[in-house]
Amino acid sequence: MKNTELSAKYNPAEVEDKWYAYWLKNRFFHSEPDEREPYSIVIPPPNVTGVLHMGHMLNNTIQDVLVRRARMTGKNACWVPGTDHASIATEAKVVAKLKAEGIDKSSLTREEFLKHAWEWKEKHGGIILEQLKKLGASCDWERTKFTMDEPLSRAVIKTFVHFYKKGLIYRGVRMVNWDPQSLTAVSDEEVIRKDTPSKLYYLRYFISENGVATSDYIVIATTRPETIMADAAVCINPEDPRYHHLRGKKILIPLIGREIPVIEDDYVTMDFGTGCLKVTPAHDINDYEIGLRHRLPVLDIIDEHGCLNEKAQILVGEDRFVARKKIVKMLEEAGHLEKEESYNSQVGYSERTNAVIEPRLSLQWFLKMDELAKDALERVESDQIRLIPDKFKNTYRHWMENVRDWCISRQLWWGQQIPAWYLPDGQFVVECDAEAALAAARALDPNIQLSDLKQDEDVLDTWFSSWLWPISVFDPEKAGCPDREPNAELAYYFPTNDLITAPDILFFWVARMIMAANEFCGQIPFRNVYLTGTVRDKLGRKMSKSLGNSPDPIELMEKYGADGVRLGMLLCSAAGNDILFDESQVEQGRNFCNKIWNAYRLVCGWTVDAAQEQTPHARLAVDWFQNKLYRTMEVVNDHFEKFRISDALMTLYKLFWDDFCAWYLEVIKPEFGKPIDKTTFDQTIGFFDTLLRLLHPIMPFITEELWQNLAERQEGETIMLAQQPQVQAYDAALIDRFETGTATIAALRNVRQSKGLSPKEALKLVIKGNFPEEILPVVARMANLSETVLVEAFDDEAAAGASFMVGTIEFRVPLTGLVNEAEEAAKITAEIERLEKFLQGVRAKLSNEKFVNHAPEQVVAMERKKESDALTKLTNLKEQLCKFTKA
RNA sequence: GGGAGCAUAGCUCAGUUGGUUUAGAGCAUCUGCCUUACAAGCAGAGGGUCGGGGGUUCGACUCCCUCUGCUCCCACCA
Repeated sequence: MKNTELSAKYNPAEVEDKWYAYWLKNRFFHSEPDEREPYSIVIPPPNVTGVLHMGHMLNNTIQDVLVRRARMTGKNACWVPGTDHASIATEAKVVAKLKAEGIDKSSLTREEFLKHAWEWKEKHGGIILEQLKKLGASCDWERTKFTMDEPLSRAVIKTFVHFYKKGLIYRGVRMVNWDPQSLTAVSDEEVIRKDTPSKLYYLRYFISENGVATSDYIVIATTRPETIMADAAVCINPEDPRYHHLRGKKILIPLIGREIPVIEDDYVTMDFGTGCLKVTPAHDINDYEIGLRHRLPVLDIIDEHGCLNEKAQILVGEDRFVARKKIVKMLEEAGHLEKEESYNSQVGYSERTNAVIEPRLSLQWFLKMDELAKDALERVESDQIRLIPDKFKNTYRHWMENVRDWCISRQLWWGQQIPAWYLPDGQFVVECDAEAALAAARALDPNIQLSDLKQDEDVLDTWFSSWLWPISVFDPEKAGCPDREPNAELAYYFPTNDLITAPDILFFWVARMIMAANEFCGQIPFRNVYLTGTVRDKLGRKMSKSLGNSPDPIELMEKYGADGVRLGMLLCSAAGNDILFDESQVEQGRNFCNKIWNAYRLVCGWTVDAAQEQTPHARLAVDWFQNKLYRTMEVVNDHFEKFRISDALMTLYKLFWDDFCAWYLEVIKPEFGKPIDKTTFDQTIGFFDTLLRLLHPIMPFITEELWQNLAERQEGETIMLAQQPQVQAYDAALIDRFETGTATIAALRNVRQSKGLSPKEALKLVIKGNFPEEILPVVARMANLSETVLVEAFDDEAAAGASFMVGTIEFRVPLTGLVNEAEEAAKITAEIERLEKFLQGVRAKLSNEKFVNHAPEQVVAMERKKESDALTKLTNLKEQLCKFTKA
């Protein structure tokens, strides 16, 4: 063995970069289609300009564990990495950066702006991918994709054209969610509703008589007084007797005195507010719909920035929130404000900019969703795609059954520009490129020239490109072309196996990928969707920049090592459960690395004596551990199959720490300075090798480091490609017998501790009952026994000693003078009481005819065994008690 | 307002079609140990009656109802 001068602590910094570079150099992460079974994962592409946060850490650690494990089970594993262009977020960053340099976006042409954007992308893009390498992510970097790579962008355009020609994409004026900060429409899913304290203003609207205000008025409650200038009507419920006198009347809008009609619609709730609603079709989705029903004019008084425009007549140019304050004052002064009260309303905020969303009428592109959603629902309902945990099926179903058309146009420049070309007369054509558009346009007007055509200014929603991701990373030509044959890559890797993502993009992304795969491949895009929880701090708060409660993953890895951090992330992360992250978990991960490191230090420090015979206790330990290993591997496999990754991890943690280190190594460990026999040594190295392979998917760096040192390795060898050990038949009875031994040892240690006996003082052990004799050498060695005796009945000396039981086996440690009889008697009495109560319960069951008749045989037999065991124990205890009380 | 989910030891969680002698684990805690692999460690110990109530059953942490508390999702009541 090398490395005899190893430090007592594992130093991750020394090994991580070395092995990552080695893996890269040897292209171990790279995959090409071959005859093996494929295993593929596509990364949820992070924002190209993003930086790594704890959510990424969790998500990518899980992906790496799955990919590495697949690679070690003979599969051709491929993890495709990449980034997302994230149009709103990135454009906002570029705009802000330009602004800081004194450049206003509006002063730039589209081309100039995009040049800046690409420069920004080149500079900041991919930082996050470099950070993933620190984590050990075994992505096939040669396949790295970006959603705005030329072929992927082309796929997006083709997809648009495909759906347009199929009649699923349409253009229309609709009420959309307008983000006045990023100056674009956003989809319904990008609006976050938040409970926001606001005010309900009660305004007097005077009734008009030939355009002149009378002294009669009605009171209308509104949260948005700044929109009264856009009112088109006042609406009452037709069933509401309080307002019947208003039928057919006209009302005057306060301050501006415009006359509007009173209309009736049962949309109005009689018992909310005053039962009287002002209808503002341009600025509220419901009012818009009422307006449609009653053919009301639409008067839009708010511009794209959220400021009042000249149509408002008053407060022109004021921001909507400033205008609200000012108009309340004006209304009050003019005697129109009856009262105001506090009110909590659900206000929509932009997911990206957190600006208050303004419902706004505008011309946008939409994709019809009904049919797409129906098929996508079926794929999940029929379990072709499994959601893990499956509670998300309900959420998914609910969304798919209530889906609305998807607003896919965005008033931005960073993204795929909509392939619609307008003719001078306002007609338009939709084609993949300008040339095709010209040809199509000429069919409408033969005289048209290319220069007459003007392409739509808008780009497509980012999710309109991400939904193609699992297809287009392999075969961009296939996206948008349902009839085309898949290329070799897509045919091999698709459908992908597992998708690891967060539940908050289940609809944004997961559902839509299912739709796209359905449309273009007639298939599912992945079989399992593992939904991780949100990473929160110890107090359960979401990690966020503004709270400053998110640790920097890079610093964390520098402090504890990548393996330690990976372990810390996985320790408490059942699927779908939020994880309450605490640095102490990472500490635990680091400590485990250290434990493995030190186990290696112990083993590699041994000298081997080929002539030496294997001791009986070592042979027993080897037999036991071999069987234990197989049994544990079976459990671990089961956990992995069920995606119970933290359970798999904990099972391996205990296997290594408790079974291997605390028991196995302690049993076989030669005395200090003495050699070990070759048989035991070789078997131990074999176990270590197996354990490292089992642990490698979870902790890749330390396992590679130690595996490389465990034996002579050739350049190009790696634990990454070593195979996972295979489960073999094991002897459960042998494991039980050995563990009767370990329980006995633990009980003896307890005796020593409670009696204040040094471990150095050898003891005698007297055993009565069915003890597995073969295990005695292990017990004798580990508990420092001078003598072990199996008896039919205890003699007086033994009877007066310290006592304990393992199962129904009785033990005595003769300890003249050290046993406090009163204490011992009290202990025994307590145990007798407990057992008698227990026996009573068992007997109550057994004497219940219904139980005996209804319960399965095994259960009854179990109860009878409980009864007889309890009786045996009671007899023994009472006998023992007698001796104490006699003496 | 509608829907879903959760509530088990101080903390984070298991508990797989109701039945395995005293409901498990990790961490934390307490006690004793610097024993030449590891104090980022070793050995041992204590700790819950499974949110409250009711029901079904021979038998309930597990199934049903109800109450309480929390979380998430969806939603156009001004």
